[in-house]
Amino acid sequence: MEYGVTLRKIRKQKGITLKELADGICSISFLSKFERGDSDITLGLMTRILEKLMLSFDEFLYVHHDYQPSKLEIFFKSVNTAYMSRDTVQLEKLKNEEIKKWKRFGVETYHWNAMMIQVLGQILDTQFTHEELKENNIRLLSDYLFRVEVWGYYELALYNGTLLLLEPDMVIMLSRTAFQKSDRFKEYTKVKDAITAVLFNTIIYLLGPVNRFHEKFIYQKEIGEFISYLENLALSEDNLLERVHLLQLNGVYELRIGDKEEGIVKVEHAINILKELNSTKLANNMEQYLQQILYYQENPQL
Amino acid sequence: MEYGVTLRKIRKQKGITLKELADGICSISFLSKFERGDSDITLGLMTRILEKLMLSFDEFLYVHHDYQPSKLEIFFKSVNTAYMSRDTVQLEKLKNEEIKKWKRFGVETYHWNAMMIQVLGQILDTQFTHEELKENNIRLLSDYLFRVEVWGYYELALYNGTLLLLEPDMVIMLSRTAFQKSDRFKEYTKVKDAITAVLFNTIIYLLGPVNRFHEKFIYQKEIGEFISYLENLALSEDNLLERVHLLQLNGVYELRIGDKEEGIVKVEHAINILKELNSTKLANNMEQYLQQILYYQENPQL
DNA sequence: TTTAAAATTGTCATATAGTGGAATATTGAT
DNA sequence: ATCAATATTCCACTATATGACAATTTTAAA
Repeated sequence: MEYGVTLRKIRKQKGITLKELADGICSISFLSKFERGDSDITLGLMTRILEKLMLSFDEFLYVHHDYQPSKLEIFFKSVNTAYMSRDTVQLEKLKNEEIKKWKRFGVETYHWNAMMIQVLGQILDTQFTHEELKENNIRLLSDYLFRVEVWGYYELALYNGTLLLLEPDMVIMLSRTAFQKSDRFKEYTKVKDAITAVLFNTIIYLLGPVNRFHEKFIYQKEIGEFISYLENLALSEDNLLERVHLLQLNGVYELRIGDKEEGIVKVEHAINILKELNSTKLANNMEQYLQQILYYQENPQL
Repeated sequence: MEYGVTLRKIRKQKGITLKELADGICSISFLSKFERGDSDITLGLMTRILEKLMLSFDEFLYVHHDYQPSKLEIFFKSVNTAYMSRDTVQLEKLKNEEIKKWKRFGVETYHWNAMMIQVLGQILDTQFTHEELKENNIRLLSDYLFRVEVWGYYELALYNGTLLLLEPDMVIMLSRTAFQKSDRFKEYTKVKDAITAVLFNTIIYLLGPVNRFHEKFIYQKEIGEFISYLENLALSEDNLLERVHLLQLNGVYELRIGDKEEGIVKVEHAINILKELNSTKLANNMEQYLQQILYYQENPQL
């Protein structure tokens, strides 16, 4: 379906005539032609038209695609859904699609996409096939991330998906890079949320798996660094969820360095707030995580 | 500055060649021409190019405009800022800009914008000038809102800005309309947030000004209705801020219908959660609102 | 229903988006 | 520095986006 047809729908809704909308931008006859689907339109003109309608491009495209999210969002969402539901078959399918595009066009973007899926697949199943993707995958991918000068939503989502498979030192460097190189997007909600997610994941990763909580802890300084990044970022008072998570992480951090009582108090505080707000699932997840930590700390031999 | 130049920057960053990016979409030579700013590009081609780069239109434009939000966002933001800081001079200026565009193009959109600013200005200062805007402003504006079949971000923001000046019955009908007619945007964060804001404002409006809390309360049923909308909407567990606000509003509602103890408990609970999460300003505002209610309930003669 | 004004579409001219391939510039290995 | 390979630009050409204005349809008032 043509963009113009969507535009006409919206224009009619707003009770604006062709003449009024075209005035100062393009000719009436052309706008009519475009709206009937008989012509494409230049990006420059379209920008001015949407501006006049007080409409953002993304909102327009959302309507145009019959109220479906963009392909970009669908991609990350479907990968995430497949991973969360441990559906390796679906992951395989998604991976193959990306590999096909990679081979077809040679664009590395598709390569990274495939790698990300591969990495997720391997977490679920060590047998996850990877004929096309060699050993040095992760290396290539992190090279790319170091190389890019500005991280947008894509780079952050990509990194977030693969972070778990990297060495701690690499994660520390890349997460720093992520924070610095996405700096300019601080006002752009979607990207800001992605940065926040990266920082949270980094901290959880550096705390280590719960069954190693009795081992010596060496990332004290780095965790402090990333927590301070988070505090700067999510500083707006409205981000209550982020604040609850920070409270929890501060607690887990204290548990990790052996400050048991303090740690339990903080984590339970976070859990209680969630419960009070009826966010039961989140509360239960947090509760379970705490229980695991306590269990392993009492049975360090496991 | 040209769109193409921005595109080239991004492409280079990602280490993709002209050939790779153009392949399957357009010719290499044309892409080169576009990237040098020697040609505009068709919307259809641009869509496919951005898709290949895993980039949304809005993110691309955000980068293109040197990491500034779109004009649409700037408009609502600057109006809101001027209103919040009670800067009637700035409001006047913004209004005149919109009126100028309205007269220039005849597009009603600019008319509604001007009306919205007029309404806000009148709240701050009853002398706020309005040569151009007649008495029946509000009537025209609400006619428009009733007429439009699908409410997007623009309609919601517009309504939110003017709701306070409408009659209660009108607000009830329009807020219902808003909720129903923006239904299809439920997955689109920005619009969803706007719907949420409308519902909250509606409830607060229907509760009435605090110095009338002793009068008979007649919107019991409607408030219940809007709260249930909110609960359906913000049902995702992550929306902690919305959940805190709901808790507060439930409390205020009970205060309003005379259930004093219950009401105070709930509102204070909401306040406490905010305090525990260091959202001091939000907590203080809520506290102040509660104190006002209690004050007027004890001195109904004022 | 008639009629005049307003809104939209059709026709044709032209500017410019977009192509293919040759010419040039860049890159990277020896 | 030289050379081959690759990436980009230039140029002549074609397709199509866009404009001017006439023809038609729609709207709304009498």
